[in-house]
Order: sequence, then structure tokens, then C-alpha cells
Amino acid sequence: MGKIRRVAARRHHARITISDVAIRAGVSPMTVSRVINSEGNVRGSTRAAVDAAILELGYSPNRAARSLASASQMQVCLLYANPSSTYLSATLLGALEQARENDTQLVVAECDGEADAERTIMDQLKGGISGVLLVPPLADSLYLLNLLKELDVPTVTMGPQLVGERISSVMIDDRSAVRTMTEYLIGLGHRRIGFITGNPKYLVSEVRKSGYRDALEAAGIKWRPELVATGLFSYRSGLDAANRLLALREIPTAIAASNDEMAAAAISVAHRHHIDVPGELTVTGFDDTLLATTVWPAITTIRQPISDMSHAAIDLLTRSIRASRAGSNTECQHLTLDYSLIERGSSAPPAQRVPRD
Amino acid sequence: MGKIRRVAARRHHARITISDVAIRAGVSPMTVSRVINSEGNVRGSTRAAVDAAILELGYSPNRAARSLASASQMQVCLLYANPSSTYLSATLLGALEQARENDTQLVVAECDGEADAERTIMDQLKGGISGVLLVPPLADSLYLLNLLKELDVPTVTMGPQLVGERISSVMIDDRSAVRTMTEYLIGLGHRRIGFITGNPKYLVSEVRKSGYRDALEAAGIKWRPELVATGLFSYRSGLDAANRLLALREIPTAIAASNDEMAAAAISVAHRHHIDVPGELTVTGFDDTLLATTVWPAITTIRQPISDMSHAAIDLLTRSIRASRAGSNTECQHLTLDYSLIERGSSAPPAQRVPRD
DNA sequence: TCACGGGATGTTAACGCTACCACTGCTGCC
DNA sequence: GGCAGCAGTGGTAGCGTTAACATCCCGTGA
Repeated sequence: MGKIRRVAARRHHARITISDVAIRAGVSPMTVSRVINSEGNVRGSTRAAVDAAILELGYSPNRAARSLASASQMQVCLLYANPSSTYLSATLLGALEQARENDTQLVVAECDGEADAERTIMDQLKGGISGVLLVPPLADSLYLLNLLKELDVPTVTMGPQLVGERISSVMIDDRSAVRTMTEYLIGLGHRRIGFITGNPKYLVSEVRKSGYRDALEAAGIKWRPELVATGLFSYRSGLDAANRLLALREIPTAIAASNDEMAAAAISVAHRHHIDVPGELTVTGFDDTLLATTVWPAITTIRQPISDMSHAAIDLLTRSIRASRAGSNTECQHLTLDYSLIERGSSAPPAQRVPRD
Repeated sequence: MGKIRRVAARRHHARITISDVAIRAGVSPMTVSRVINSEGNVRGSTRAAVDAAILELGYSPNRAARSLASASQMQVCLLYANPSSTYLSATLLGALEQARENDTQLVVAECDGEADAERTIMDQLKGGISGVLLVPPLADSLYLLNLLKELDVPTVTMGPQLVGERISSVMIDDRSAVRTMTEYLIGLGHRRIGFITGNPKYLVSEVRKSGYRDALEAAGIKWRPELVATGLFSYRSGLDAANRLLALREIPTAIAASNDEMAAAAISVAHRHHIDVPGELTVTGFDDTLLATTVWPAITTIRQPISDMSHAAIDLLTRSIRASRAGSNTECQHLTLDYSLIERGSSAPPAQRVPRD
């Protein structure tokens, strides 16, 4: 008895495919593909018909088939080193969303220090990633940036635009942000404004300090070195810095800290000195981390659109990967997104000194 | 003149495929596939040969081809509602890693409240997701769990194992964790131990309180209602609860709070009452959030292995999706992972009352 | 001795999409 | 008129893997 060769009728998933759309629109699958990928050389009427069919059938392309056929399976690596979890989670959310949109696999890797970062990058490259996104503080590392440039790995940073480095970046204008904050304090009536810097080893610290100076200069307020205390971005360093500022003969009526942690520390020091915040002392932060709303009073601060930034960064990265694969040498881009000043309970006009109306 | 049909020699990506491995190992691609997917019915020696070939060639399977062939393009949705960013980032990291391993697309969606969650779930289902991971506090919502069960959507929660609910979950043993913490306090010599509960509307609050009672009972310490203050998990509610406990005629020598925020609040209240922590009062938290190490003294607390939990949860979820697709009706599982007690500066033996040696 | 069962392995045909041509008209130009 | 050029479209053959069979082989029991 002859054997009947049953053709494997792989259960049809009832999924709508490109062919379904093609039939519906009365064209070939290839044309549908062209429409989907918004290639040129498709007549307007054809395009419209296909679009209509897609809409009617609720078609959405199969990502797996797409990357298989186009051999464009993209993986990018988001590299971080102990940032605050607020920053990390916001970054991840934005990056994930954009990665999904761009049909790209997101790999997240932690490392501590540059040496470890180098190792991690090499490992990831072996693992098949085709681009790297650096978030602070790694985004600040000239060493890493040079390494990545030598390896010719498409890279985007979320951080300061490094002079001379031809690497794309997404950021806010830190200088202008601190200037805005300082101007806000001046607007409240403060004249004696202390400033707690960030860790001098990071470029962004210097940048933020410049914003403070800019505002003072613009308002014609003399810059006093004793009102600037160096911090390291940590709570502990904030305690020390605030102690120094509050030990001055004439204490400031406001303190602008370079991040929320140090601002929280300043509030704590003030309370220990029985100085009321904001009644006797205004304190402001930077970053709008969880901490800003946890302490009492809640901290007036600057919010970076972190999710939007990582969103944009991933988009930039995937584009530049595609471009470099296509052989075209794209210029690197620098995106600047808008920050916002979040006014909370830790800031108020100065008390007695400048009586207001 | 006949046309010569040139076969499109799609540029070979020099990528190592399953066939390369098969040739090297002297078997068929199918056998290699079986080895990769660790299916049964492969002889040990064959398996070894294939493994060797894989190693030699540095082969790694093409994810796109895999999901295409197995029609297993899986998307799972991680649904969250304003959890702490510490929790969120840890969850995301674990989930991302496992999702990658299981070749699954992770979609993250935020929502606030049950009504919004329902809408989000419906949207995501339309978007093609095939499973849902609920993280606290959504994991606690009977309403959502019932909804998901009715919709027959594979679901895993990171949270309490709800009685009667046939939904898989991953968690730590909260009851035992609080018991451990309380026993630690008793071991330090504390006898008068206050407890700040979580928001009564969440099951986990009750569970944690039971752990406190367990420990007291086991140590033969009488349970005093006045030593239990109800909180809501928030910093503010922690202030109120701590104020109540510290207003007692005889104040406790230790306070165990149901989370770090309330513990931080308790420390703050103690300081305002000029009570030294941990000299005169020990305070402990739960969760090991960023806050635990930010405040001073740093809080002794319980750490949940959050990344490991989401890791496990995603694995559970993808398995159950695969199972439900295969038609087999899997039992739901409940995984319990280990917690750890992190000893920090906020705990010490009680002061004068119980002189030690 | 031989059919039988079942474990181990091979074969074939998808999965849904796109690269790479081929083809069809039409325009423009010598 | 013939032919190159080009926009618009279609046909075909994969991309790398796995599902569903088909086949082989070896030990067993009748």
C-alpha cells in the first residue's frame, strides 16, 4: 500500500500576513512591503489602497520575519554604572519603548568603573550588539568614548556634549537649568545664595556651577567664593558642604545644591541647626529624584525629561547604526531637550531681611 | 537567446548557522535543534558532539528565525502602578534579562488604579501581548486577577499568593521575613517592640503583622495592642504612627516598620523627640529601598531579591504561555525566594534597661 | 525468526518577510 | 522608428529555525 505523504499543515495562526493585505488591496506582497517600509517608487493611489487594506485588516508586520529576512537583527547595549534608581528606571522605560518601536533588542548591562566598562563592552560586542548607549556617569568618560570610537562602535551618550568628541549625545542644557534655578531664587528676593557643587571629577559639575555664576553676573550680584562649597553628589558630602555654608558668619538665605541628595542633606543640616526651611533658609535641588518628594519639606528642583532623553537616544543610536551599515557616514547629532523647574515647599522668599510690601 | 536566470545569491552574512554546527558535528540540523532546546531523545554521545561543535564554532541561535519558525513571537506585559523607583528598576532589570533569554518581547505599561489597569490590559491585548506580569500593588487586586482569569490571559504576580486564586506568583515569605526581623530584635535584647503596619487595604500588611506576632508568641512575649500602630506605607503615615508609639507612657525600645519609608519617618520623629537612634530606640524597615541607606543612621531592613523575583516571574509566565498554547493545562506555581536581613546602623541592643554582661 | 515497539535521527515544508532581480509600459531622444 | 532609461510592479528564492512526519535501528516477546 502506497504511503500517503500528508503535507504538514502547520496550523495556521489565523494571523494576518502581508499576503492577506496584498490580496485585499489587489497588489503583490512586494508592493505592500514597499508601502510598509515607506520606500519610494509606489504610486500614490497604490499606496492609498494598501494603507486602506492594512487598516481594514488590522495588519501589523511580524517582527521576527522582518529581521530574519532583512538580516537586520539589531541589538543595542545600555551601559550604566550605579546611577540612582530613579534615573535608571526612567531611562529604562524610555529606552524600552523606543527600542520596541525601532524593532531593536535592548540589552542592559551594569558595570562599575571604566576598566569594568571596557570589559563589559568587549563582552557585549562579542555577544552581537551593534551600538552602545552610555548613561551618566559613564557618559563622562573620555576614556570610554575614545575606546568606542576606536572600535568604531556607534555610540550615543546621555550627557554633556564633549568638545572634540564626535559622538552623538542627548541632554538638557545643565548650565541654563542652574541659571534658571538661580534666577528663580533671585526673583524670590534672595541675594546671598550659596551653591553646593557636584563632584569636580565630572564635567557636569563645572557646567552647573557656570550656570550659577551666569545668573549672579546677570543680576549684578557679586560672586563670593565662600558661598560655594564643593560636594561629591552624595548625601554625606552634602552634609559636609551644608555645614560649611551654615557655619559662615553670615549664612546664606538660600542654598542651591547640584543634586537632590545634597539638597536633602542641606535640609537635614539646617534642621539640626534649628534653621527653618523654607522660613529662614531656602534649599533647592536638581534632578527631581524620589528623594525630592520624600523629605520634608519637599524640594524645589529641576526635572530632566529622562525618559524622553533615553527615548531620543535610542532612536539616534538605531538610526546611526543603520546608517553606518548602509555605509553612509552620518554626522553626529546633539539633541537638547527641555527641563522644567518644579516648585515645591523648600523654597520661599527670604525672611526678615528683605521685607516685602 | 534564452534568458539566464541568475539565482539571487543573497550575500551570506558569514553568520554561523545551525547547519554549520550540524556538519561539524556530523549530524542533521534537526538534531542540533533538539540539543539546543534540550529536548529528550538524543543520545548522550550525540549531544556531547553537538555541544562541542557549538562551542568550537561559537554558535548562537538566531532569535528571529526561531520565533518565526516556532510561531512563538511572545510579548508579555509588565504592568505597574507607581511603585518606588528602586522596586521598578530592579524589577525591570530582572525581567529584561529573562525576557531576552526566553526570546520574549517585554512591554512595560504604567497605569494608576484598577479602572485604568483594566483599560491598559485591554489595549495591550489588542496589541498582541500574550501574558501579563503584575507587580505590587496591582498584584494585590482581586478585581484585576479575576478579570485576567476570565479573559484567560496567562498571568503571574509578584506578590502574595492569593487564596483560591489560581494564578502563579513569585514572592518572598513576608510573614517569615518579619518574624526573622522581630526575632533579631528579640535576640538583641528588646522586649518592648513596637510595630507599624502597612496599609490595611493590602493583604501583605496583614501578613507582615502576623510575622511580628509569630515572633512574639514564640518568645513568650505578650502582644500589646498599643504597640501596634497602623500606617499606610507612606512617609507621612509613618510620622503619625511613630508619633503615636513615642507618645506612650512607656515607649518601646524598638520599632519595626512595615517598610523603609515609614522607618525613615520613625527615625525622623525620634530625632524630633531627641531620642537617639539606635542608642535609645532601634528602628527597622522593610524592602531595602534607596531610602534605607540615604537617611542617617542607615536602616536595618529586609531585602527582597527583586531582580531575581522578576526574573523568575517572567520565566514562569513564558512557560505558562507556551503551555497554554500547547493546550496543556498547567498547574499554577508559587515560587518563594529567599530574603535577607541587612543589618545597618539603626539597630542596637536596648540601652540601660537590659544591662548586658 | 520475525513482526512489533519505541528511541534516535533524518527529511521536508513551512514561518512571514524582503533582497534581488525581471518585466511592463511609457517617455524622450537621436 | 528604434532604443535607452526609468518608474512602477511582480516573481522567486531565500533568511535560520522548528513542526510534523518518515525512517532507521535495535532489543523483545511470541
